[in-house]
Amino acid sequence: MPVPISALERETGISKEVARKWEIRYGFPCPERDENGDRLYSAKQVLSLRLIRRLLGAGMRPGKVVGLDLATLEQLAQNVTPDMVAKSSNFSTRLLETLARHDLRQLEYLLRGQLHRQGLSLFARETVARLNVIVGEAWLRGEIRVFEEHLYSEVVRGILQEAVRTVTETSGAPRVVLSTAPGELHTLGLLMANAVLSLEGACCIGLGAQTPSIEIVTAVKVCAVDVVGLSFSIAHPARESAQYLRDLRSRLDPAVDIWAGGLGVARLRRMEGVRFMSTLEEIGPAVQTWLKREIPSRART
Amino acid sequence: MPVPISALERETGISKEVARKWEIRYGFPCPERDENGDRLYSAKQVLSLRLIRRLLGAGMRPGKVVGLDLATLEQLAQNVTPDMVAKSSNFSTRLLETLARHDLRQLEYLLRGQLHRQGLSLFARETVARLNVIVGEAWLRGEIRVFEEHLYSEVVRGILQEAVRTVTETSGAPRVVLSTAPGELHTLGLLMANAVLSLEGACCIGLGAQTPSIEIVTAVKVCAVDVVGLSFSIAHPARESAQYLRDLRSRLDPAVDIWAGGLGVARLRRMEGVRFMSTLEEIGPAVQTWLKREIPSRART
DNA sequence: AAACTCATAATGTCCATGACAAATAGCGGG
DNA sequence: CCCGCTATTTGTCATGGACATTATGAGTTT
Repeated sequence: MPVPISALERETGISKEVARKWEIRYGFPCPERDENGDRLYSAKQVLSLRLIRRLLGAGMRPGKVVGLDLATLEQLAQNVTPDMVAKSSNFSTRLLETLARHDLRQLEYLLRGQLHRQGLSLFARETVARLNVIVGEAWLRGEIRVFEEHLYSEVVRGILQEAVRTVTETSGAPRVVLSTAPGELHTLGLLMANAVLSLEGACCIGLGAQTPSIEIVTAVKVCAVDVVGLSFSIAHPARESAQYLRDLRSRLDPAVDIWAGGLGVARLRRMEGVRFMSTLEEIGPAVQTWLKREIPSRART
Repeated sequence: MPVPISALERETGISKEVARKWEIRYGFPCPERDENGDRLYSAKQVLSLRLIRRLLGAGMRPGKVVGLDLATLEQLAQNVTPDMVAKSSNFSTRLLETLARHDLRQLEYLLRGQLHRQGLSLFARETVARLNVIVGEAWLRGEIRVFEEHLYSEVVRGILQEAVRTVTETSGAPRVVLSTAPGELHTLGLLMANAVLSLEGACCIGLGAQTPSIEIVTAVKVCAVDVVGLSFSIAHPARESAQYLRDLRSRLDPAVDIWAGGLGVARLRRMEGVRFMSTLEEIGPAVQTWLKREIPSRART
């Protein structure tokens, strides 16, 4: 049950160094030691640290939350939970139940049905966006297992990817590259953005996760890209996100837009030359604006 | 151009601690320092370290290779390169060229054509397997950019995923869960295995990357799984792979098979109760064997 | 010659402590 | 209420050392 510090780092995303510093500064987490004096963190501590990381992501400071007991942390976590979860619909309840039963076929059937009822764009913007949050929350609260979350992700990924392929436009405008920052592994957001963008007529070039900023710059140059689309999950450290965006903005041709989306952008401060989108709904207008602005100037040339 | 130690860790997969120890023990990498005394690694050092990591993966010892100059390292790397690359075909050359031109449409066209010429199984086993190695090698040698590798991966992923969906069997046998160990992000191998397995009549349950062993165990119990399929890329540390497999084997019902594949398994020692497959070709026979062994005993009950 | 055993060396991970730059908060003046 | 400044908070890096684990290779047995 107890895990060494290396596992803690993997499971919570908190580096060994930080974990040790917190122990010194705030007296938490104060793990048991094995016979060699190595730290052994309890499952409870791991859970707390996950919540803490989440709260830090929401803008709280370590000094204020590191060391609070689990109940208090959960209390606080309530407040930073997007209210999407609150209006948990009939559909999402059914989906969670299906997930808990591991009925893959049914899961796929439910999602696919919803996709066809709503159409791809609404499905991605509404249903999947909400479900992601709900499933993530359920995991954070220990209501579903890690592998169940994986299962959900894979099924949704499959459905979205299939749908996206059928609407892909190779000659559309604007040309958008999509990726995530190093360390950010969550690619569902990219796929959702890809879906919405493609339906708006854009031409999407997916680079998958974790593209270093310098590589984005090269890709932009070489592929004649108009817009760089980045997705930041709530799990990604705000500092790194900001750093990455700053870095990218400074290296990139100012004529190229940067659009940053995902739940992680809510806590970023506004930044010159970067358009934050806290919702996929904003993609449509953004594309329209871009077209209005760019098409005339291109026709001229 | 020079990068701090945290970036080195990200780019090479060598931990900060190890990098510092090597510096003390072998005098390499001996980076510049910035005005605060923090290490700054040159691009050349990063390149060397990537090669070194590769050689270590192939079984060499740090004491022998850490500190050799770049040319020598590349020399050595030649020898550990799978000979798949040697017989680089006309097709792969054309594909690399297309990739270098960033002609996505052409890239997809080429691959798709090959898929239909060969059929999914052969395409996954032969073409994609070879291309992965070739592209990886090209990156290691600095011939293609990171983002180009990403591009390649995404296109192949899309094509494979689409193809896999059309042949998915929800009531097949054996029931196989597919995933990778924590730290292993390469999921193309899973998709390839999924393709071949599905065509052999198996029922595949993909869990995506990085499922902790304990979660696999739960998934196996809950989903009535017969076989656990894991993929290990060449980049994954052999020690961790072995650790993970041992751990998994000890926790899992002995009746459940473990099949480990990917380029990373070549250097693992054989292990009781784990079947290593260095090639996707071995999947077919494995499934056949499994069916012969299990079906009679099931009919009896 | 192959297989095995065991001491020795090689190697990665962890620990403790301290330094310091960057980010943030809180304060006071415009 | 906004802006700029200082004090504090916080993460990252450095050093040096301990230790468990794993591989190596010599010596022994089959």
